[in-house]
Amino acid sequence: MPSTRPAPARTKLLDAALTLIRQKGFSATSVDELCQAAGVTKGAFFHHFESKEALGAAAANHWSEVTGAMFAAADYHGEADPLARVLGYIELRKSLLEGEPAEFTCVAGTMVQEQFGASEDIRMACRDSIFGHAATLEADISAAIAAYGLSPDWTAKSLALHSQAVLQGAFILAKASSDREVARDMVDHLSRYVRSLFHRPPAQEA
Amino acid sequence: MPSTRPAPARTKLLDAALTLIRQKGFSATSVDELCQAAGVTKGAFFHHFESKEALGAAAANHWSEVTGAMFAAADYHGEADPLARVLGYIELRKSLLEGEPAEFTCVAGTMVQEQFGASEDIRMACRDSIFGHAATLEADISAAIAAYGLSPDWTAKSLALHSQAVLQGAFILAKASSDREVARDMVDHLSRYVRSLFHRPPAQEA
DNA sequence: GACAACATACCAACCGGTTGGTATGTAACT
DNA sequence: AGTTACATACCAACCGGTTGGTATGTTGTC
Repeated sequence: MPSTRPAPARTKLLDAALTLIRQKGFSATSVDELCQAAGVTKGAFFHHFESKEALGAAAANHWSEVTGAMFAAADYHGEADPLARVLGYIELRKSLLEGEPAEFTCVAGTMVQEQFGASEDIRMACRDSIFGHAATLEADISAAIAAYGLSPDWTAKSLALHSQAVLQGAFILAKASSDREVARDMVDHLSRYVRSLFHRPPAQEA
Repeated sequence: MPSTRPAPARTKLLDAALTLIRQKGFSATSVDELCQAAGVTKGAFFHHFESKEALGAAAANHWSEVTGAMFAAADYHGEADPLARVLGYIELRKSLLEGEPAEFTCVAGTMVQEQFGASEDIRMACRDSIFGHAATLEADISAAIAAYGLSPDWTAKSLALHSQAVLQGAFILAKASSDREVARDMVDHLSRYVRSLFHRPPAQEA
C-alpha cells in the first residue's frame, strides 16, 4: 500500500524497542524512554500502538523479520550436504557471539521470560519467533536424517528446538557471568552432540 | 543463637519473592505486592532490606540455599557409578518439570535475564546460584571421566554448565509454548548427549 | 532482681517523581 | 474536505523510598 517512503516513526520505535528490550528488559523499559530513543513523541507512539503491550508483540514480530532475513541470506544454505548446512548454522550462531550480551542475545527469549504470564499476545509473538526460527532448521535436519540413513528415536523438530534451547541457555549463562566464552563453549557442545547423532567424528578442532 | 523462634518477616518476604519473581519477573513485581504477599508492611521490608535491589540479591541467595538443600538430599547421590549419578541428576531435573512454568522454572535464570545490565549485585548473586549449582555436578562428571577412562576435548566444568544451559533454555521454550513437554524433550536430548560422551547406549526407552 | 540504656523488629502514613495512557491540536498529503 | 501522521500538554495512579513512632527484647550496673 505505501507507494512513497512510508515515514518511519513506527519502524524507529520498533528498532529502538529491540535495543532497549535487550538492554533492560521489557518491563523496565518505559514508553518515554522508547520515544526518546526513537526520536519521536508519545503521541506518535500511541498513534501506531494502542498500548505498550501491543508494541511488545509488534517488536517480537519485527525481531522475527529482521533475524529471518539475516539467516535466510547466510552462506551455510549453499552447502550440498544437509548435515553441513546444520553444522554451518551452528557455527554461524557461534560466530555471532560477539560484543556485549545486549548485542547478541535474543529479544524473543528475553521478553517471553518475563512476560509469559502477563501478556498472551507477547507470549505468542515470542513463541512464533523462536519456534518459527527453529522450523527453518527442521528441513535440513530431516534431509540429513534421510541422507545419512538414520532411524532416530528423536525427531527433526525436537533437535531443532534443542538447538534453540542451548542457545537461549547460553545467553543466560553469558549474561550471568558477563563472559561470552561460556556461551561459545555451550555451542561447541551442541555441535559435538549433533555430530555424534550423525556418527560424525569431532572433525577439526578450533 | 536463636533460642526461641525469631519471628520470620524477612523469611516470609524472601519466600514471597521467589514466588512472585517466577510469576511476574523482578521489575514487574512491586514492593507493595511483595509486602502484601508476605503479609508484612512496607516498614518491615525496608527494615530488612535497604532497597528493592538488595532484596533481589538476597532472594537469589535464598534460592541457592533452598534448592541447594533439596538437591543435596536427593537420591541420585547414592549411586555407585559416577556416571549413574550424573544421569540420575538429569532424570531428577526432568521429573521436576511438573505443573505451571512458574512452579518449575529458575529464579536466578529469570532474574539475571532482565537485571544483568541494571544491578551488579543481583547479577553476581544469580551467577553464583547457577554456577554454584553447576559446580556440585562437576565432581561426579570428573569421577565419571576417570572411571570410564576418557580423555575428552571438553572439561567437566563445561559439561556441567552445558546441562544448566539446556535446562535454562528448556524453561524459556516451556514458557513460550505453555507446554512443559517441550522442556522434557530438551532434557532427553541432554541425557542422550551425556550418554554418547561416555559411549553408553541409549539405554531403556520410556 | 530492679532499672536504666540501648537495639531490634515492625507499623501506618506520607512524599515526590515516574508511569502508561489520553485529549487536543496541526500540518501534510490525497 | 477528509484522512493519516504526528506533536504538545496533561493526568490520575502507582512507584520506591522515608518518616516518626511503638512494642519487644537484650544487656550492663548496682
